[in-house]
Order: sequence, then C-alpha cells, then structure tokens
Amino acid sequence: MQKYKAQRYEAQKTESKWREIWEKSGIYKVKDKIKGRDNFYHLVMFPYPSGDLHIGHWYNFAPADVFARLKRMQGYNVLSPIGFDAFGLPAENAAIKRKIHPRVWTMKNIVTMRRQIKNIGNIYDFSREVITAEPDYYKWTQWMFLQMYKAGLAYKKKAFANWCPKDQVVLANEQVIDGRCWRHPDTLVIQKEVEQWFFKITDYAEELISGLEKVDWPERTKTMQRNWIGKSEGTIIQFKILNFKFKIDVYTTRPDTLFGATYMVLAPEHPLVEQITTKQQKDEVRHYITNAHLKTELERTSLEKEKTGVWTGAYAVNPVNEEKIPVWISDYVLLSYGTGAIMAVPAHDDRDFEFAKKFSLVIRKVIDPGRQWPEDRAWTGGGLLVNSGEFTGLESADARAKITGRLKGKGLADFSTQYKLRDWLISRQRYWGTPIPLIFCENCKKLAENPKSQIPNPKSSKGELENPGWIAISEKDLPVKLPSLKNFKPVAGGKSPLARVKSFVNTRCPKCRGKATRETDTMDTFVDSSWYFLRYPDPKNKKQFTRKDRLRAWLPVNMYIGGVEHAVLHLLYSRFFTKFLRDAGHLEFDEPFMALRHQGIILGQDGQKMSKSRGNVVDPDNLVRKYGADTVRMYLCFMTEYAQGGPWNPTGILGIKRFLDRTWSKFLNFKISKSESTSRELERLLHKTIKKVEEDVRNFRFNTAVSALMILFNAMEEKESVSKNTWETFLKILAPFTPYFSEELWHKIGNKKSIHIELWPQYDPALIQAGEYDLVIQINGKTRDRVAVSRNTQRPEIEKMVLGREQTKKYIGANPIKKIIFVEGRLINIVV
RNA sequence: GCCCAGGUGGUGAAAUUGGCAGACACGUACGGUUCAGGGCCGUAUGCCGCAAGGCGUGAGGGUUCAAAUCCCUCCCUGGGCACCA
Repeated sequence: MQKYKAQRYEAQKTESKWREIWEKSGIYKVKDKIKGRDNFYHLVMFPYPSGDLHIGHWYNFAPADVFARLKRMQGYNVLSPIGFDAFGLPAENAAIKRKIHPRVWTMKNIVTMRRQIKNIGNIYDFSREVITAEPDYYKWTQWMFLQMYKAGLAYKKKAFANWCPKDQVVLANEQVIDGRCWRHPDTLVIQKEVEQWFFKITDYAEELISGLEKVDWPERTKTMQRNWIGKSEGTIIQFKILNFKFKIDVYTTRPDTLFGATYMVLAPEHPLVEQITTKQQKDEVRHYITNAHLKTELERTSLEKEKTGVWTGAYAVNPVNEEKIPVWISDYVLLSYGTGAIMAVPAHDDRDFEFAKKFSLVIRKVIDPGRQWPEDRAWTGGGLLVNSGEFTGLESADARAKITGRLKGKGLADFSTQYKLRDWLISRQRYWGTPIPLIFCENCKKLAENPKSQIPNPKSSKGELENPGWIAISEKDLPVKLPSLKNFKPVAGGKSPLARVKSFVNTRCPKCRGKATRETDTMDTFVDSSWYFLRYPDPKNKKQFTRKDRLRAWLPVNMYIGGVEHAVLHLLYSRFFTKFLRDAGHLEFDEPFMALRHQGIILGQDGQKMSKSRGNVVDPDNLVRKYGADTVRMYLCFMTEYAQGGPWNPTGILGIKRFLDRTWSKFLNFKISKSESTSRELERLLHKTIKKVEEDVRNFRFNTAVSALMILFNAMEEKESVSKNTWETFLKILAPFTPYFSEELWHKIGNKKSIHIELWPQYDPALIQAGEYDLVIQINGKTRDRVAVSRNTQRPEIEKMVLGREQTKKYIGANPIKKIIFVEGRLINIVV
C-alpha cells in the first residue's frame, strides 16, 4: 500500500463555510416547475417544537435526506420542505410552570430547532416553512373546519372525558397518572359527560379500508389501519323483552350460535336499561352504573380482568326458539360498538364463558368442533351445529346465512356491517390551539327548533336538526384570532381558558344580530397536521389554502417518512381529510401519501425509550461539535437498518470519522493517473458500487450503501494512483451522505460549480456482468473448495473440470456419484 | 390475553430472499511509527483443537442435494391494542 501522511479533516470550518455559500446561492430553493424534470414531493413528518432537536429527529431527517438528494441527482425536481407542528399541550404546561406565554415558548423553541435543523445539511427549502400556530396557517385550518361543518361532517354531542372533580376541568390522558389528577395526587379522576365537537370520519370507513390497496406502504402499517377501522360482517337480531312492547337489537358475527344464546348483556349506558330494570334490581343496577363511571379507562384496564355485572331482573326472548333468557348489564359490553347489546353464547365465546361461570349461567354447546376440546374452555371456531333445531347438522358458515335468512323473512334480523372506528373527537377545552370558528346564538336555536319557523335549518340524513343555534363564521372573517391571554388554566366548569375573554364570549350573532357567544374550545392538534402537506407548495397564499396549479404540480406526496407511532392516528386523519376535500371539489386525488416508510425508534443506551425524566437523551449537538454533521449523518445511516432502530450505540461513530479522515488524507496525497484508465478491476467495482448505492438507498438500506462505499474506498486506497474521473464519480455517489465533505473535495479537485447540481453517474451493466466469479464446490452440501470460473463457461465443462480437481477427488473417494446439482453463477453440489 | 416485529461473534450488524454464515465497522491482541495521546499504519480475530478436523444463526424436531431463511412445538425480547360480540 502507498504510504501517505495522515491528515485530519476539519469539519467545523468546512461545514459552516458551505452552509453560508449554499444559503447565499439558494441552491436548495425549489421551483414549481423545471422543464424536462419530473417533480418529486419528498416529505418528512414535521416536528413538534418541544425545545431541542434530539438524536431521533436526526435519525428521521438525515437518512431521509440521503434519499431526497439521490432523487435530485437522478434528475427529479425534489420538494423537501420542513415546518413545525406548533400547537399543543406542552406549550400550555410550560406556560403555567414557567410563566412564559405559550407563543413565546413555542417560537423560542422554533428558533433553536431551525438553527439545529440547518446544521444537518438537508436540502430543505426554508422559504416554504409552515408553522401551524401562525394565523396565516390556522386561518386555513379554520376554513377546513367550516367546509366540514357545511358538509354536515361536524357535529356536537356529549362524550365521556377524564374529569378532575377538584379543579372541575377536563384532563388529557397524559394528565391522568394512575387514575389520579396529575396536580392533585389525592383526587381520583372520574368520567364525565361533556359536550364535544366531532368529525364524521366513520362516513369514510369503507373507503379508508379500500384506499389502502392503492398505496405503497409497509404491510404492517396497513394492517394496523385495517384493524383500527375494524370492519366486520354480521347480523343484527331483534330480541323481544318480556312484558314490554319494544325489542332490543343485538349485533353478532356468529348467528350460527344463536341456539346457544343463554342470556343477554347490555352496556351499562344502554338507554333501555333504566326502563327494563325491575323494582327489586333497581338499587343494584344503579349502584353498578355509578361505579362504572367512577373508573377511568386506565383503571378499568389495569385492574384484574375479572368480569363484573348485575341482572336487570328482565327477560328477553330468543327469536329462534322462543326461549326466555335473563338480561344482564356489564361493562365488558361497549355502547360505542355494534348496538351496545349482545346475545351471550358462553359455550362459544371466551368472555361470555368467563362471565357465565362467574354468575352460574347456563352454558349450552351448539357447535361441534369435530375434535377433542377441553371442557373448561369455550370453542370459538366453526364446526357442525348441534342442539339447533332444524339447523342441526349444518356447517357454521352455511348456518350463518340460513339462520339470518330465516329471521330476516320474519322481519326479526338483517345482515349488517359494523366498524370499530368511532367519530373523531376534535374539540379541546384548551388555550393553545386553533379556535373553532363558530358562534352560538340562543335566539337562533329557538327559531330552529320551532316547527313553525320560517328559517330552513339543515337536517342530518336521519332527519335530526343539525347543530341548532350554531352559526358558522363567514369565511371572509377568518382567521378567528387566538386572543392573547395571561392565565392558561382551564376555567372551572370544563371550559377552555378562552371562556375568560370577554370579547370572545360576548359577541353578536351574524344571523339575527342578537347577543351570542363564540365557541371557546380549540381544535385537536391532529387537525392542524391533517392537511399541512397541502400547504407547503404555496405557504404564503392569502386567498386559498393552496393554488390549484401548485397542488397539481406537487401532490400527492411521493414519499412520506416518519415514525411508526403515527401508523394509525395522523396517517388515518390525513387520509380522511384528503378524501373529504376531494369530495368537496378541492382536490383531484384521494390518497395523500403514495409511498410511506418508517424509521425505527432510537432508544437510550439503557435500551429504554429516550426521555428527559430518565436522563438518557442523546444530544446531537455534542456529537456534531466533536465529529461534524457529515459524520453524524453517515453514522446514522450506517448504524442499523433504518426501519429497525434500537439502542443508541456511539462506539461505531469512530469508524465513520476514520473513513472520512482517510478519504481526506488519501485525496490530499493522491496522484491522478495521467492516462484516464483506472484498472479494469477498480472500474468494475466502481460501477458495481454505483448500482448498489442506488438500489440500497431506493430500498432504504442506508447501512449497506455506506458499507459499499467503504469497500470501494478501501480498494481505491490500495492503488498508487486513481484517475480523476474515478475520484469524481466516487465523490458524487458519496455526496448524498456527506454533502459538506463531498462539496469541499469536489472544489479541491478543480470544479467551480456545486457537486449538488451534478447528476447521478450511470453504471455500465455489461461491465458489472463481465469477468469471473468464484464457484463454490460442495460435496454432500458441505463447502469443500472454490474456484474462479469465467461467466460464460457452460455446465458440462465445469463438471468435468470440477471432477478432475484433486480436492474434489479426495472428498468423493470411492463413493459413486448419485447426483450433481449446479446453480449457475453460484455453486456446484456433488451428492455421493 | 390478542396482534405485529425480532432473537446471528465480545459489540452494531451483513447474507443477492433456499445456495460460501459473519460482508462493512466497532472492540480486542500483537507488531510498526518521522510515537505526549483515546493519533496513524499493518497483521490476526465465531467457538473447540497444536493440527487434521469438528461444531456453530434462541431451544427441539421436520422438509430439502442444500435452511439464519420454509413448516411444526416451545422459550425469550421489543412495540401496539385493551373485553369489538
């Protein structure tokens, strides 16, 4: 090997120099259209401005930028924007704790994080930055709300919320610690009904499932979304209630087990519970319901899973055999799913079985699994029907259709599709969020509810009055600005801090000019982030959320990259928004993100999730100061497979630092060979590496791409001299990983323009194919030898040559050859 | 409990998807250096064995000429969901 003087690359100086030059020259400014280039919208999930950038942000942003840069070099016009998801609870908490205004706290954090993000050296076009907490932005969030409202997709209803009885305020899940209020550890949190705004995402349940077919997303993410939406096909069956005129509907996916229904269970909140409960059972039932509401969701689940319930005293009649069965209530039945009532078949459902055993209810087998099954467990699979009257002997699947069909004929049942998905609760009783642009007018409500009224009021599809008394604020009066406040504590009675603002609460009705109040709730921050990707193409537009031609130029997003923790909520809400906006005529596509990739989660060195309270947060600034951004970027690519993540392991970073130092030293001491030809063997490796890096980055295999670059450099280092052309190609394929370093060497070798406007080098497939390969020789599947073989040697020739080899003969010995397996380009296996 | 990932050297990890297990790095050892060093360069490095050789991808079994990869049973780790009829 050629010896040369080792020299250290000085990252700090180089990086700040190029940062400045790039910013001045605006090489990362994106035009909406460039002739001869296709647009590519590359998006990373925008961060919440929590204070400092941590290593997890870097892990998201840096390898994603390698992908974006490679696309750019391949001739695409790449839009890679960044912004801040700036509303949310932590700002309010910080405000209360440190007495800074949430806006001041948030904007301070944004300034810090923007500077840190710039250090990474990504191709972000900062001129397109969006901040969801700015009136310029939330004006359009409010506009979106109004579109939903006008389309009948926003409505108000009561919903249970965590409630601190001491402060009389609604609590977020994270403010409930072990079932107690975070500020009053002696106070148990209860569930209380509060008026809330909802979006009817359930209207789109079916399309949210079918649309998944169209997108290139990880299969596990699609599965999670499907499970979340939870479509199931079953039957709704009516059960008569003894001594009452009405019937109660139950939903079941197993009508084939109807003969085994030995009791019925209602959710404690079921509206008919009150009516059917007998006098003797009244106290017990009331007690049970009160208790259920004292428990938070957390408590209910953290307690042991023993079933609880009480009998209402009433009986229902099984429509298929007129059998009288008792009606119970229990919190294992949920009001929000199906009909809020079930027929219980203890022999063939695990939960019903447990419940029946505890309360000594009848367990009757009606399905024969056709194999041995322990007595102490429910058989939940299919089989042949037994004890089922005329249906006995049928196969489960067949019986489902036949039993439903029979009851349907009598008007007692019907097929039904149900979803687990619930409507999206979007109102928050909080200050730091987008105000909901509505006014409530008591006078207009009375008019709307008066049947003689002349004013036509919107009705829902079920014929109910829609949001009577709620008036949408005119679009030209948007934004409804978030007033400045000093006190951010929620107002007792469950109201948002905005209820303290006089001008907000005392206003005029735009319709009747009478006294009215503004809605004081703000929106869930998931609303802000459900459409932000539509704003980047035209972030300063004052007339529209984005111009149509810019939407056409960029959307839908070609590649979306972010954490798997958003696999359901954010990604589902964004898809819902997109579909809604398409139906409202504002968009021409129906899926927002055509491709999606997740980065893994970087854990602390202790293997735990990074958090300030654990004290295991890795600060990237220290690393950047020590090694430079390029080293950190490349190390994050190299450390592990991108989607995998894992504990932070800093030990390997030296390997990357050495790689860059060695490249630097070799370069400064290099000889450019006069003749343009590098050795053929190096030339081949170079082309192989171009191909490998290209493919690996496309598949988000950044770690093996880096390794390929190292292998190439190790080979270059062996040479006395390397041609200028080879050096330049090497720098180009290195450039997406180490933008500063590559730029510096690119200029040192004599180029005047930036390496980052260069095109990706083309590899020569013929060159890669050519030459020899190592043929593996196996005897009985064990590798015994290998030999270099030319690519175009045919099988008979190879067999003859292999069998003639001493090494082969030795292992075969006197045994007769049974079989020879030959895999072209790979191995030969001789079976004896 | 259910669902989804995953388990490979001292460490992070590779393995063209059934075809050379451990690429590329880190660490370690020894040697070199125009050597303060946690610098740089070289050699070695899965385990057992002086060697020939044997054994090795969480454990056990199976399919195959050939298994980290496919199938069955079990164990462990991480993530998600919380009784969805």
